[in-house]
Order: sequence, then C-alpha cells, then structure tokens
Amino acid sequence: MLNNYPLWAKFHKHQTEMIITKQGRRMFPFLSFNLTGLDPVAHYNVCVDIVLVDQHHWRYQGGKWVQCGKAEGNMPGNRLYVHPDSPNTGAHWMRQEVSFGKLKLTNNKGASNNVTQMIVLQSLHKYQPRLHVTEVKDGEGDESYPSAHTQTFTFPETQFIAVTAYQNADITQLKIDHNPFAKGFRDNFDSLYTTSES
Amino acid sequence: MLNNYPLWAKFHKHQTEMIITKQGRRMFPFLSFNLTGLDPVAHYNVCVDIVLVDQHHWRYQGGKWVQCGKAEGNMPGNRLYVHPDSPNTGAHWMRQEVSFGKLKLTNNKGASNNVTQMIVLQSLHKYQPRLHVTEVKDGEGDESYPSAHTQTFTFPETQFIAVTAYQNADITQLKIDHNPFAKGFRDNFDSLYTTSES
DNA sequence: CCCTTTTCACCTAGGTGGTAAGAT
DNA sequence: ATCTTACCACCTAGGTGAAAAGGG
Repeated sequence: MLNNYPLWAKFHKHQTEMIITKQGRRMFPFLSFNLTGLDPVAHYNVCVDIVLVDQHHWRYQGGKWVQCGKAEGNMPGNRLYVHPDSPNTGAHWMRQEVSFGKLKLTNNKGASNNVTQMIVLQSLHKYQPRLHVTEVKDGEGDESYPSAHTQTFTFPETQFIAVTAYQNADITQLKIDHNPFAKGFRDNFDSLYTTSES
Repeated sequence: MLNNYPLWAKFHKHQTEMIITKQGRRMFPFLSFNLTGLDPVAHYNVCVDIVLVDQHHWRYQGGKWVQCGKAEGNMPGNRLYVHPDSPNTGAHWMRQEVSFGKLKLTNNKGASNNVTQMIVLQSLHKYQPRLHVTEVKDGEGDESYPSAHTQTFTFPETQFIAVTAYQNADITQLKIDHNPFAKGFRDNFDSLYTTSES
C-alpha cells in the first residue's frame, strides 16, 4: 500500500533525513500510496499529517543519531496536508496511485496561515507521516481535521528526522543518486558520451 | 466575471486564433473567471466546453478571415474539460479566481480517450468556450456532463478560430508581447541592461 | 561551536513561435 | 497551393545539494 516502499527502505536503513527550509522543501522520497476497498461513488478526503515520534531533540554525533534533551512540547503550525484532489470519489482515489510529491516541509512558523501546501516541523526532531482517508458527507466543509469515519495508516519506513542541512553523508548520496533534481551532483557523467561513432 | 477581459478584448479585435497541436497546446489568453453567488457549503463541478460558432470552414485570405464551404458536422472527440479542483465547495470556487491555464487544445481525435486535459477541435473552425457550474449531490460521479442544476456562461470575447499555424501577424505579435513563454521572440531586449553603474 | 540562512550552478520539466520538411 | 508536422533555440518555472555567510 506504500507505493515506493523499496526506496523508502533504502533510506530508512540509514535513518532518513528531510531538509526543511523557510520557503518549504519537498520530501524525497515522497509519499505515494495505492488505495483499495473504498466505495467508488462515496466522497473522500485524503490527507497526510506528520507527528512527533518521541519527545527528544536529536543530534548527529560521531556518525550516529543520539537523543539529546527534551523537545519543546508541540509547537504551533500546520501539520496537516490535504491532497489537492480532495474531495473526490472512491473511484478516483483507487484509479491510480495517490502521491504527495508537492507536499513541502518548512520550519517557518509564520507559514502556518493560508499556506496549505506546507507542513511546519521543528529541526532535529523525529517525525512519522500518517495517511488519513476520510469519508465526507454533503454539506461538510473540505477543511475539517479527520475525525469520524477516518481510516489512518502509518508506515514506520517513512519516519525521518527534520534537518536544515544533511548530517549523514550516506543519506546525501542516496538523495543525489535517486532524486532527478539532484542529477547535477552525480559523478556518473564520466566517459561523457562514448558515442556510437567513436 | 471574465477575469482577464482586457487581454481577451485586445485579441478579439483582431479575431483571436488558437494553435492546436497533436500533443495539445495551451490557450493564450487562458480562461479565468470570478465566481459569486454560490452556496459556500454545497459542492460544485466547474468545467469548460468549446462549441462551434457556425457551420463553416474559415480561410485567411487577403488579410481577412472569410467563410469557405461547410463544416464536416460535429466530429467525435472530447470537448469538455473539468476544472482539476472539481468537485469542490462553493466557498472554494469563490475564494479566488478560477483559471483554466492548463487546458489544452488538440486536433488529435485519438486523444479523446483517457486524456481529460485535452479538448479536441477542428482546424480552421470558429469556436466559443463556455463555462458551466454544476451543483453535485452525494453519490453522483464526477464525470457526468452538466445537465440539471447547471449555470452556463458565455463570453463572446473568448471566441477564436483554431489553427495549426498563425495566419494574422497581429495575433502573433499579441501572443509574443503578452505570453511569458514567448519572451524569446520579443525585440525588446535592446539597450541590454543600461546598468546602474554605466 | 553548532545550527540556520542565503546564494549559486546545475539540473528537470515543459511552454513559446519560427522554420523547414512533409502531406494532401 | 494550402495546411500540418517535427524539430529547434529560447524562454519560464522551479527543485537539487554545495558552499559560504550569518546568528546565537
């Protein structure tokens, strides 16, 4: 049901890190799911939120992530991202993978207002994304937090630590190797075009 | 209610042309509307279709568009484009302008299946886009053609002739002057940076 | 000292009209 | 002769990690 599980697993083995910036940074890998078992003609909201895994700061020290003091409780800021296709029919959600490629992570608490594309996190804390599928009845708005009639799914492989700069070089390399937008940092431009003529 | 009326009017004075291609071409100007008077908590589909204005071929001859023979009746192919935010609440649609910047026009009849982002037209025919706002009840799908409870709006300034290459140089120049993606064809790169230091 | 922000070159992704070749 | 297609250089738009600069 987690669509790109193999990629997530590769990162998870090294403790995934996600960059957060003021203007917002996409996740990589991004969340992508296959949904089944919905009523094709009922309407659903599909959304993701991101919750703290524990109440600790984390620090990268001596090549390892270690816990370090207590977190500052729950800070204000939006942690819910509603999929842009919401609300939509069960048939729509099951037709193809449901991806969150444009979800952005930020540390800018001021961004919590009006910017529904951003989830506000604290750097150096460990987070768990969750998927929510909520059936909506006519007349309900499209912005209520999932409550009744909500199914929630959690995939431990998608846990990550929010950072403002990568700490573990293994993670950096995995990002460079797999994110198309980081292609400029790959070394594999060697033997530039051993052209078919040469 | 037509949001970018002044721009449409400029083109309309010279008889607007829209390029159609096999893989689909965006409209420029694109359709953009401000909606009012909806029930904030009801759900609506918002869509655009494009219908023939008359039953004639058109030809650009001696600097003018002239009618020329009869059209081949209504060809098959999708002429309905559902706004990607559909279905959504009245509050959503009224919150900000509703734009159709990603709607694409094509002459590829094979594209009518599966590709809901494309509207299939015949070259050298004159068309009229129409806006439809349909209230949807729970349980109805998201793909039915507007029927009952539909308001339809027609703006004559958005009429255009579909072409595979521009005929009127005035239209070409208006496109170049106003479409950001055509900036490379503007002559206004003169006096390149009369920099503040020089 | 550790963490965050800014700026940058380098990419992906894809929307323009011009032009020349192709099709009818 | 007229219309269509394919390809191109040139853009917009924006997502990367690196590196340097900034902040507490």
